[in-house]
Amino acid sequence: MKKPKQADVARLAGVSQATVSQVLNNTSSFSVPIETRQRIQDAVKHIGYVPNDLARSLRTRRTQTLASVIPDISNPFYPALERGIQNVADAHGFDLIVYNTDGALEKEKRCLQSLLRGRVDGVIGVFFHLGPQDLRVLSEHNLAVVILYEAELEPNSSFDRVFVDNVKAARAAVEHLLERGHRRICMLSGPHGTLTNRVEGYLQALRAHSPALEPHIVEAQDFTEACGYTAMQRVLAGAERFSAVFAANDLMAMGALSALREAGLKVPQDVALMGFDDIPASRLLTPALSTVTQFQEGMGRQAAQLLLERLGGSVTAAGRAVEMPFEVVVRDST
Amino acid sequence: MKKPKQADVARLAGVSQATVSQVLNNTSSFSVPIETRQRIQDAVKHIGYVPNDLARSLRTRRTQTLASVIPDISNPFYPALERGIQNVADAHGFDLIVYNTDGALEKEKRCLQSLLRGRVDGVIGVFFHLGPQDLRVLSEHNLAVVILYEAELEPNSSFDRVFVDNVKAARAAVEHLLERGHRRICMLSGPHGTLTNRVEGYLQALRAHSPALEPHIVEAQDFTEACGYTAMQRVLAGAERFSAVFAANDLMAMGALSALREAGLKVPQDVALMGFDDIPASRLLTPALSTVTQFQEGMGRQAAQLLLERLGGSVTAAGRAVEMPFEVVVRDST
DNA sequence: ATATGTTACTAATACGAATTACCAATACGA
DNA sequence: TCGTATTGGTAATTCGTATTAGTAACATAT
Repeated sequence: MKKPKQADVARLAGVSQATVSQVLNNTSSFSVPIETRQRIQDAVKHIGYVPNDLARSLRTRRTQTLASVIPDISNPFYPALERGIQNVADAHGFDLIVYNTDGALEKEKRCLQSLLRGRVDGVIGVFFHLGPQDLRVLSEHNLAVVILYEAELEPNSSFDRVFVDNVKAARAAVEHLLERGHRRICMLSGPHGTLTNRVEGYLQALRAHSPALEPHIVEAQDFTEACGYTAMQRVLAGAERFSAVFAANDLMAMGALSALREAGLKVPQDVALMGFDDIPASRLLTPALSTVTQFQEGMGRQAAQLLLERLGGSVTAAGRAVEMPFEVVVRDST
Repeated sequence: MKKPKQADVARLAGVSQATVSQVLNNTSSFSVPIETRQRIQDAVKHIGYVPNDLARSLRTRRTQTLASVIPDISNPFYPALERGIQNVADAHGFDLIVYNTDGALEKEKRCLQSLLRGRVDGVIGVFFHLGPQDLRVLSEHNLAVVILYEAELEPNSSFDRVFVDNVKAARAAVEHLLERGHRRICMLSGPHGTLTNRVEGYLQALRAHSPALEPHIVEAQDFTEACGYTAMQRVLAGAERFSAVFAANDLMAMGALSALREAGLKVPQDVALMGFDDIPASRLLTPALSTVTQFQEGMGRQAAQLLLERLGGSVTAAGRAVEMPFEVVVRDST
């Protein structure tokens, strides 16, 4: 009942284990006559031999496995990203291990430990707490690393980086609102200090349009629908007037939509609403939510591609940075 | 620059590699004085030793890795399921490899091959094409298997099964519509022959309520929003009247919603609409979609739990079957 | 007849850790 | 002083594959 190994195939085919390995991997430095090959193939079929990847990897130092580290696969932003990675990995015969960190420092650290244990050749990661310095240990263990990270890395950094310019993207979103004629645009930002680039984009757009425009920012506790709802209520309760709302992400925008509706305001007639991320639910909403897409699937593909290029050895230069496109998706809420 | 191994630790600590292994795994059959342990620990820290899981797994025949096989992580039904699996796996120190099959036979087969190569201890799978017979090879290779599969298995089957009774669930959904007073209930089913249990539940509910009720089923081409939209349009173009629609899944329901709205019909005032699956977007919709939840995360947890119990050796009996609960979620569309 | 290839392999080892069987040194009891 | 535990280890093997170095058997050229 034991799993057959190459040695078993060898015995049956009347050759040595070495020869079996050579033939199966098509890697023989010498010639093997077709009939011997056939005998080996037959033996493989006959006893149902399947190679053991662990042994193979131990020997070759290649696992044909990637890891992707994300905060939470059930956050609707990530499935498409993940799928993009999968697609490319799969096409190259790589397996994919997925880690969810919940954006918690502890879990990110544990994850880092796991990555060092030799099970994967490379990592694609979205880290909230760990920075490039913390991740350097990965490169030191010969792992290829691609991070989805907006800030610039040291020039000699060994990992690749994929990013979307959130300042530009947020700015474009707000400019869209300005084009629509809105002047009093309120922003629902995330918890203090997070995603400040989107806030910055918002500010830039306002300033660029006219110095007279007053920013109006309300911080939500978290990037959730519930917090978007509460934040919006706070705005509604306040004295400041507004004709448009720019939420730091789609979920918050959805919460805001509920709050606006409850307050008797119609979107987009009374208030325009803009989200960010283009999660799948956005286009299904009523009104369908205008937002900014980051082409998550493409981002995943690109990241995986960079990783595989590096693993393939075709690239040895220091870290590359690839800026990915975004696009303002105009739907019915603006 | 080479990764340190136990032998390196051993040299530094002045002991043998065997002793290092014993100490690090706390598995020594003999006593090791505290100071020797300390020396070893210090050496580990000093040279930054990290164990190599491949070597360890090769020797122990345990990979501490699970696989989950799903059609598509970017289908909103699956992320929560996946997360449930992850949570349990993670809590037990298991990694998770994810395979996406797109419900395609070819990919399911390739996936099966991968699973046999010794990289994982167990599998949780949702297969569209492969049946229990095809999967038996997994058990034969000593893999623990849990499938999310509704039909009964052979009594001596070696894998566990987790399922929701779709007949009952669909029936409950339709009964909800009946309770609301609807009598002319149209069902949007999937492509021919799929998810027939939901259709069956629909039929049962109607029959149980009154033999006079005529079923009204329209087949969509696929379980997508677009197909739901087209199917709904076909219903609207037809002569038959209806006051409620039961879609085979949420995405189709969303497509139907668009079609209804375009036809000038209000949901729920003119037509009640019911989905199935409770994907995240459902509650964000306007009107929020009534649907049936299968508690996907709980399902994932349960599946993982069964798998781990089996791997832990605490369970050796033949395949267990666990029926999971569902719940009709009444929101604003009915 | 000898040197030189060529063909078709095999033996041996490494990858890194776990595990089993064995052993030296000291202590202890009688 | 001998026999026997006890303490604290080590040497050697194994997991299944890839890989390198070597070689036997035969052919061909000179």
